[in-house]
Amino acid sequence: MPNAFAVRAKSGDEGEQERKRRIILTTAANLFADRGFHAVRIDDIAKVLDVSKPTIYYYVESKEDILFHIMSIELRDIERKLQKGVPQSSSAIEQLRFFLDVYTSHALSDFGVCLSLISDRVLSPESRRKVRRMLKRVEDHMATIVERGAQDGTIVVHDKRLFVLAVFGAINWMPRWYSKEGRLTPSELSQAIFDIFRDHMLGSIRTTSKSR
Amino acid sequence: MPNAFAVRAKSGDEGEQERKRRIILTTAANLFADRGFHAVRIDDIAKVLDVSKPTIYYYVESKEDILFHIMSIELRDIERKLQKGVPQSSSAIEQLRFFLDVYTSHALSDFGVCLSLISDRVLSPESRRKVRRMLKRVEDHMATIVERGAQDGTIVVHDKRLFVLAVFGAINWMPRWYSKEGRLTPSELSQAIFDIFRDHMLGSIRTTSKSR
Amino acid sequence: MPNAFAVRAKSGDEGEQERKRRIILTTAANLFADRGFHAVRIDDIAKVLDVSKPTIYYYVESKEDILFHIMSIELRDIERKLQKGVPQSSSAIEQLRFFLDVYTSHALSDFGVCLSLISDRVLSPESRRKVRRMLKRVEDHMATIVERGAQDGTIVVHDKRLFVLAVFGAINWMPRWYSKEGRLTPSELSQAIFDIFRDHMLGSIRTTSKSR
Amino acid sequence: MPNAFAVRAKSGDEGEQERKRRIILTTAANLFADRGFHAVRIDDIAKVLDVSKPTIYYYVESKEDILFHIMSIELRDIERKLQKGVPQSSSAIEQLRFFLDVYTSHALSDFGVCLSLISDRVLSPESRRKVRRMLKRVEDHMATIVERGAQDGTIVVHDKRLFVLAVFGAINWMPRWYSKEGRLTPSELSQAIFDIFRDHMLGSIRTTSKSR
DNA sequence: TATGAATGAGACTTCATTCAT
DNA sequence: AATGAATGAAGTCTCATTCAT
Repeated sequence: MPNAFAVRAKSGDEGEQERKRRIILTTAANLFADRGFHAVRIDDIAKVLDVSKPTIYYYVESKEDILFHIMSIELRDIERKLQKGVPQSSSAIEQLRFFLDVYTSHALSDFGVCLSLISDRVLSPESRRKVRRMLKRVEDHMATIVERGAQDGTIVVHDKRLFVLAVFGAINWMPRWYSKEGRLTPSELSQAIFDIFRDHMLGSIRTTSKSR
Repeated sequence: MPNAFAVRAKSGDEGEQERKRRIILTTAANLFADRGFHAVRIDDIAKVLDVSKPTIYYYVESKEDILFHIMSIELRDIERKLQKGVPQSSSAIEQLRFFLDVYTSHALSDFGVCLSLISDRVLSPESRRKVRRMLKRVEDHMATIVERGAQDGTIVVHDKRLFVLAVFGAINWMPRWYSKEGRLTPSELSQAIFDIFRDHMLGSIRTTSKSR
Repeated sequence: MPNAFAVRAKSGDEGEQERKRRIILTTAANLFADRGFHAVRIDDIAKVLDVSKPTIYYYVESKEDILFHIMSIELRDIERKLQKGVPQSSSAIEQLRFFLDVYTSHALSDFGVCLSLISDRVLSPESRRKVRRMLKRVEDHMATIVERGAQDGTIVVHDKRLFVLAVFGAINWMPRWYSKEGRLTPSELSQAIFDIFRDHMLGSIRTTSKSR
Repeated sequence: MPNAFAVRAKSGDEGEQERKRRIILTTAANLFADRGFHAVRIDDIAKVLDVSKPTIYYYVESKEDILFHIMSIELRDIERKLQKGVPQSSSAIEQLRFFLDVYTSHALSDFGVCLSLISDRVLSPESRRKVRRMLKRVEDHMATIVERGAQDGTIVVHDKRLFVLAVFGAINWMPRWYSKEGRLTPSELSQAIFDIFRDHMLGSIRTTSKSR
């Protein structure tokens, strides 16, 4: 299976280059997710694909570049999926439900793991800025949903910002314990996480005052 | 301030060696928390303490060893604090409240950040096993509380294991966004996180059924 | 303008191949003169000509080969020009004047710069030997002129060999400071250099004895 | 002889570090002069000194740094020697004589060869700027002497700037042909070069007009 | 206890060159 | 005649770690 690379398509094929670049990114993401960024040498990636090191460099600029693209692509994908999501007319809580589905499934993919688990400190300042900007947009997307929920009454939370961060934390943490052989599928996990937070969303007003 | 190291106590002093080892660990934890494990060179630690590299090696075995000790100490501290916590007679939810307080404050300390943010993959297999064993105990501690809550009726959650993981996720993720200049203190954050999850704990039975 | 290369003449055309090889050499010489041999990658040459790297290799053997040909061609050109120079009957000093004209203008051309500035150490032993042999002939040419000058009385120098080397030094060094926007043209420079050395040629006998 | 390095002097000795750094520079200069900058690998330097590669890096920043220091030191040395040279009261031509002596002997040393033969293009922009500034000062020094000679009547040349450049060319070119086993010593070469140019300096006015 | 000096083992990256079409 | 793709062979530099004092 690794060697979709070996298929030497007719030279100059449109998109062929892009396809191979993708294979490199996927392979790298897989290794990064498995062993962490620093433990993976360019040589490891090359070995998996059964090509030489310089071949990797024919398709990507540098190791950092690989990570940057993994993160960028992942973030772009997430944004794209969020865009064509639930109809605008849905209630905020329905939208949040959708958001969690999308985000959870990504978080558990190889690309997503790179995004949640690998520190963006290894990126160049400029790349880091770009990644953070995109990440911010995704976070803002959820913040907006919560905001909207406050208006349509479907999401009532005490501290909106913290709520968003807690949800992200719960999901971003998943790759640390998730196993494909585990009890629940990503989609079930998404549902379960949603359940956990939903009660707070519906009832926080009622109970918060008393707990202090 | 960094240089408590310079104080040259009477040689052979009981505990003096241990004291200095601690300073090294603290300094390292601080740097690790700030820049990540791989970005910190032994030299950086030495420089902060204004000693030479070999001096560091006089007190610790290796870089990995430093991380291992940071994690171990942190975990031992957490366990100790949890032990002498709330009276056994307290309700499970009160115990959980206490647990969150302890764990949150640790998660936001330099040592705790190392525990949450740095992958234990850099540890040797044996060290990793030890750390994971301790970590497991802490997680089990919370799992036990939740279990107990199911009995005394103060914590009613749908999926106990996942609930625990979600709470850990929310807290372990904090160092990624927490800033000392931020709006809330660690203790307030602990309370806020507690609030978020509490509604689920109290009411999940009622609502969960409908959401499926 | 660079792309005389693009003109795809009837295949197999006599000389067409040679013509393109020349274009490559010229382009390379230009880049070498500008940035030095090591700083120029084959890719740079290809890029300027808007062809692929392997195309370059279709016309030349190697990077070293390029330099070798540049140097050879340059030396052959110089020799050719020297041959059909001033009539044999001219006085030695007139012949020298002519030599300087030829050599200076070459030294300031792209090819000549490669000859003066780039070390022949990058050549293979065999190529180096060939280049040095040709170079020696050019130097000998001038040495012969000086020799002849000693006989016809138009060139009287104290140390013939050193005189020749000094003149070559003065000219070979030119590319280091010469600028096309400069005050003097190559031909004026040749004249000026000639002037500087001429006084010695005419008068050394008279003055040398006293200076020691 | 190479291994003055092996002498492990009492640690922390003042100047010991500087001494070894010098040995590295000297060794490097020797190799650079012999084979050119690019053909010398850091490993070669290490091997000559019988130490490991990283040891070299303990004393110098980078390969470029080595060259930069060689050039700087050489230029500083030249300047120093020029400073405490011939008494100010001497005639310009005497001063020039001294200048040539100093400069020639340097040009034929390993350090000097690096300065004359190796392109400063391998230096970082900043280092290059520094080196060029120093080089300019040395050139200006000679220009000043020539200027002064125009006033005291001991140096009469037609084109001052070109004269200076020709002299520098003649000397900087020496390392290309000079051999220690050769007929003349550096000091004799300096004298011989001086002789060659002296006639022009004394007599250019008289003869120049007629040569055009 | 402490350190200046030294090193083994890589890691990334580059580049001239070639293969297969 | 031309090229997209691939690679062997280096080369610079880094860093955890140790030696000898």
